[in-house]
Amino acid sequence: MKDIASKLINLFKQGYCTPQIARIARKLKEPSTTIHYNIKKLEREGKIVTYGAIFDYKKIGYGYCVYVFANLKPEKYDNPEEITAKIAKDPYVESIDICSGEHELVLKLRTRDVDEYYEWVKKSIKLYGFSKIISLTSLKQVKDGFVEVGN
Amino acid sequence: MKDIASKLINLFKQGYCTPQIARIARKLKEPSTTIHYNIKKLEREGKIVTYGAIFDYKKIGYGYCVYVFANLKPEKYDNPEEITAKIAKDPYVESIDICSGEHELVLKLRTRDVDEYYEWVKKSIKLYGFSKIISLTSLKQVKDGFVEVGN
DNA sequence: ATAAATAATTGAATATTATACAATTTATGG
DNA sequence: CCATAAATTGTATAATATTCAATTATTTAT
Repeated sequence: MKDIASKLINLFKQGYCTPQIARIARKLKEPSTTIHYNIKKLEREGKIVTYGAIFDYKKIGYGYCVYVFANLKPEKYDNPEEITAKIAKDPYVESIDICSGEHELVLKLRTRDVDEYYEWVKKSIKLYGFSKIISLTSLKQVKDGFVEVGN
Repeated sequence: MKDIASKLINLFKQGYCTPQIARIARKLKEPSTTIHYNIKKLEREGKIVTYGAIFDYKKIGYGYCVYVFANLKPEKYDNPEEITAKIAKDPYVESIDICSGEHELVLKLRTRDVDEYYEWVKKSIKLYGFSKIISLTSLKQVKDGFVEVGN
């Protein structure tokens, strides 16, 4: 056993996918060269960042999902991007938004279970310099990345 | 002008992408048939739902992003899934989670601008039967779908 | 512990698809 | 209205996915 599956999942989080030009051409009833040209243009313009997979996280053993609302320590207030750049490297963090309102940061986290989440919290408070965090645990993921996820 | 670009963007939200088997095979130093077999297995098991694009939403004219926390009217309390199934069809809604805690629903919304968001709010309160909503506007999207988005 | 059954890996052959290129058409700015 | 750039398209080619049969590894039952 080589456990290729988990390697694939990691690759598909970062990309390693590509558009199906022929299929799109059939669907839109346009020549595949036209589709090809337009896709390359979208990529060139930076409108499309990459292509990746959409997972059923429960099935791949990452069923524990939490929204984390974090506040920074006052001394870090002036430059949130310094911290978010660091958080962005965290493999458990699916998304990061710098927001207006009560909490400066909104993170979406995916871990295997509560235990792993708890470990993350302990580590992060220290590592990222949060003054306070509030969390909201997902009981059921209905839609993700514009796709309905049937659990 | 046929405006193929916007059609492509819509298709890539739902899928119309596919893994790059040859590239993955080179990367992992495994035969492409082995990679192919393992990917098909992941798909068969439902672990991979589909493949799609990751966008720079600002560049495609959907730069306004809001997290919406909604509460249901008490009479809808017992069956949130009835409403979320309906919300899932909403093209402005990127993700839906049924959560524990103060708010039953967490939505991630993407609209062109504040105006479009305001129209959505007015429509949704009525249409989806929210008793109350709180929102958090994203000022900067740092990471999305496990990918760093450089604005 | 061993045989039988099932699952995973692999290479060779084929079918399908993406890409490069040149030509044509369409849009744009002075 | 002309000149220039951008977009569309068909043909040819290169690259890729997929099928299939065979081999190897793993699991299950006795």
